[in-house]
Amino acid sequence: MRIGELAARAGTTTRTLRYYESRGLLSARRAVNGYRTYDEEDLKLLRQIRTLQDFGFDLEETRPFVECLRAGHPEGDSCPASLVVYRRKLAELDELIEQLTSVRAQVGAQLARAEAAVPGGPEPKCELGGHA
Amino acid sequence: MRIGELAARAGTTTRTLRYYESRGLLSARRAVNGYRTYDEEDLKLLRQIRTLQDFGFDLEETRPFVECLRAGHPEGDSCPASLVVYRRKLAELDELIEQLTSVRAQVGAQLARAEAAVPGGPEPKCELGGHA
DNA sequence: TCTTGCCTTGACGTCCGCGTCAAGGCTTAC
DNA sequence: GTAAGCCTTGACGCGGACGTCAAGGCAAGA
Repeated sequence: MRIGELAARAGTTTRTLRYYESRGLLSARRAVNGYRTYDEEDLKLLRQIRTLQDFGFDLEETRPFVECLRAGHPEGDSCPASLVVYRRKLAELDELIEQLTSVRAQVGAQLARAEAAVPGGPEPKCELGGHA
Repeated sequence: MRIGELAARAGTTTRTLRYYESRGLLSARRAVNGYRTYDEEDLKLLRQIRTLQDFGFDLEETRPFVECLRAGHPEGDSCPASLVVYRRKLAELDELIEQLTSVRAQVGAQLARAEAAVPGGPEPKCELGGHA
């Protein structure tokens, strides 16, 4: 299959495929007229890359998975190097989620404080002081 | 004070201050020799910007806070426009944290599956089948 | 006077994953 | 023949928040 079809089947663009090739992630045979030619195995590689990209992996981080598949393994994560990336990414995600949760709490606290200070904003639902 | 001192007191660089000025966030008086001149109020503005930046706010999102302070309010979030940004940012953070948590779970599951398939990796601590 | 250390503006570089345009070649349908 | 729809390489653009370099002016101390 040619680049347009591969891109369509993977839900991406030809530009993206050429970019991956320039990064050494996806190689292509060439037809006599110079057109890139791909097979089902390339589609598998490409889908592996896209899945990891959707997870937020850097392109470089997908390389071990691609090389693993190229080496003939059934899955991109059938190799130790891929597992290392998984573990590192998990640690990064945990760190990031923790930071964002902390920021969320701080921003939430700021909002609550500011709303309390601005009359007419929060529309207080309970009257804390005084009965009249 | 001049730009170098302001930058140092806010823990940033002169380049950053000039960038903020180019974005219209931080204005400066000029000394007769052309040097930028700042006062304590500018430091307050700058610290407001830096705090929000550290929280992950875009520069544009800090603008309402800066304008609020410039308008004479005691805090950058003493104005409704700032509260709107707070609320939007909270929603964005919630959305992002949710997405990252989902990705974390999926990556974790992939890792577990891959480790189970690669012998010698996870070093199983319990023997699930057989008693001997 | 000369050096040192501030300051000025202007402009290009960085990172990343592509988007988009230019200029042209191949193949097939009409 | 020619138009349409593929494909090729090359190269600039983008977004965001600056970093970094260039070339030069200003002020103060030895």
